[in-house]
Amino acid sequence: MPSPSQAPAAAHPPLQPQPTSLRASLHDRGQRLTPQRQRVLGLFEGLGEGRHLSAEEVHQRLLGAQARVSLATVYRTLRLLSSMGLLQELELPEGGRRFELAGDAHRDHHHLVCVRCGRTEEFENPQVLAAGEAAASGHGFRLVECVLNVRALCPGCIAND
Amino acid sequence: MPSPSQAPAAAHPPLQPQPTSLRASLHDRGQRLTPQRQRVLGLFEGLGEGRHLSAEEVHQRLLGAQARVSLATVYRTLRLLSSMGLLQELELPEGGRRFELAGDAHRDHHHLVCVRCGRTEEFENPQVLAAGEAAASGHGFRLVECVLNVRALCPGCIAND
DNA sequence: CCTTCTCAATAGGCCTTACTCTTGAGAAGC
DNA sequence: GCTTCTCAAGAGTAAGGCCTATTGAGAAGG
Repeated sequence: MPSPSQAPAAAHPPLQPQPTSLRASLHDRGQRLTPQRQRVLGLFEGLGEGRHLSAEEVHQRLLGAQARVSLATVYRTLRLLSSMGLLQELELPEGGRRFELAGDAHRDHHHLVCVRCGRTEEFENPQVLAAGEAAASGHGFRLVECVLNVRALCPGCIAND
Repeated sequence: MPSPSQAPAAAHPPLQPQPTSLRASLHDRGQRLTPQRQRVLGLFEGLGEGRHLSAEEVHQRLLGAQARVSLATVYRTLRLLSSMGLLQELELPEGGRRFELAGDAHRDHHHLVCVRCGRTEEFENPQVLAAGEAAASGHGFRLVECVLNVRALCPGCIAND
């Protein structure tokens, strides 16, 4: 068995959990998480800042990435993700319709969680994003998003200690 | 319905996912993840550095935290967690047996994951730990561990882009 | 040309069932 | 006194069934 930390040569690339929890968003609408939907969204997440793609481009890139997704599904998925607010539709005057990732806002969005009672606080910290950028570029990666999970004891549980 | 981000008044405190994935470790041994096991391990994680507890102390603290766990289960669980290497047994000359969290080593242990192909790299960065400490103390929390997940595109996928 | 629709085949995921690991209480061991 | 054992009740979770959302291929619409 090959090392689980390495990329497979080809075939079906493994899928990663989505940041916004695509799973949950779909679930709320009574819809299902499928490999195709994950791949389309993942494709946009992997793009550099502000880049947009047409349906045909999405289709071609997925085929190039060894992910067999039909064109009809690409169109359906783009429409779905747009209606969910995850993608934004652009109407370029010259070309046709294009899509880009919506809400590229909080790329560093962190959590402080009490290990005892579960209380959760959120915070932001640009230094964390900087550390993420450093680690990414240090390994030749291009950063998409970074999330810091701080496990801790909250004031109430410390008092109760 | 109360805010999900706040600690419940009492009763059964919610449980958090374990860092080392207690779930997986148990599963490999054909054993199950139970609230009692999570609570005992969580109790040790919430302790300050190098602190140790006797079985009776564990029992009392759990009762104090509104977690009804029988003494027999405390003993069984301490033995189990020790055999799994998550706790370490101390034989103090004066008192009786005591336990402490083993491998308090990597409290800042981070991941770089390719959103396209799933390739994963690990790295460490003391600045992240510092940011975690800052966030924790800023909110009155006491840090236990912090994990940074950097979602990115790996060199191979960038080339294939 | 670009996009949506049709429809049979596929598969995500909820639910139920069953198995056996765990727990709680108290007795027993050391 | 501290720790482990006994055993019936309880609960985690793997497996299988089922329902229906989703997909792929190609035709149809604009």
